[in-house]
Amino acid sequence: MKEDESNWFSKWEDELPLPEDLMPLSQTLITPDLAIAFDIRTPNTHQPLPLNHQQELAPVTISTPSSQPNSGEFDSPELGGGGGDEPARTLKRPRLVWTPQLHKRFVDAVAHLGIKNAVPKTIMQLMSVDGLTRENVASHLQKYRLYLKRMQGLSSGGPAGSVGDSATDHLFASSPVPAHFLHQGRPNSEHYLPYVPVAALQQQQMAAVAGHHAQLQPRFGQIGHFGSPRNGQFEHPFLNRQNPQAVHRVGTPVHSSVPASYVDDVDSANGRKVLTLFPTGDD
DNA sequence: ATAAGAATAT
DNA sequence: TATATTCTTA
Repeated sequence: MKEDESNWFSKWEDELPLPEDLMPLSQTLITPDLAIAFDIRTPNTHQPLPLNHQQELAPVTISTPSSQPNSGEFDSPELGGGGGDEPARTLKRPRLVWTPQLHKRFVDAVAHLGIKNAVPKTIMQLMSVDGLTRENVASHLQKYRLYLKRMQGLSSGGPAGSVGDSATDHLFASSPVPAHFLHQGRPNSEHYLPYVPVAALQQQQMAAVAGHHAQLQPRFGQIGHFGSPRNGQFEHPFLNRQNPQAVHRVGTPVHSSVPASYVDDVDSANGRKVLTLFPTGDD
């Protein structure tokens, strides 16, 4: 039915990008060294709040969190005795922590794209999460597929709630798994339209999935231009360290109950920083 | 050359 | 463990 088409789209909007849900995904973890290397100065000028409604100021600033009291200096990882390493190279980004919210976006994106088109790049684009890389998505997708597979084998229909799920599956269980996921990729039915994600354009070209154009609404514009796109990856978020540019608190003081979101944490094993998107919206 | 996917590493 | 990185292949 024709209506169907219009409908899916409406639903799509309604479900996927809830402003309230996705606002806070901003993460900003730039490597200090990188910033210096690129001579990035106060990149704070971005206000990616595409939301149409009021937003709440995203705490977006996750940067070095608590670690702060550095007298205005980034923490330069000095290797103790190790040797000098040129910081501008070999920079590793903090590990991404998949929160239920983030995972939800992931699932929504996959669900709406359809298994066929649900590939890392596309998913990443639909998710529109700042700082999220294709690799991040690919890794998560791999794991998610295993989860789906495992589930198919056990019971065909009882998602969360079935025994046997390792604690690890909890994250996945926190989000409803669309029915079609469990089915088999039957490349025959073209039910799910591959809607084309308008241009997000982060830096690469957007592979066209199909020839449809839809007016997307959630879109952040970020990432302006950074260094040189070597053939690897280089998307970095903004950084906001360096100048105490106060974050404009847009009027919503929020309750002070939350002690600063913990966005960064350190892995107990290695001391790696982990980036965490915050859970602002709740499921 | 780019990206997906599986394998492997941390 | 979860996520990253590497490797192989499409």
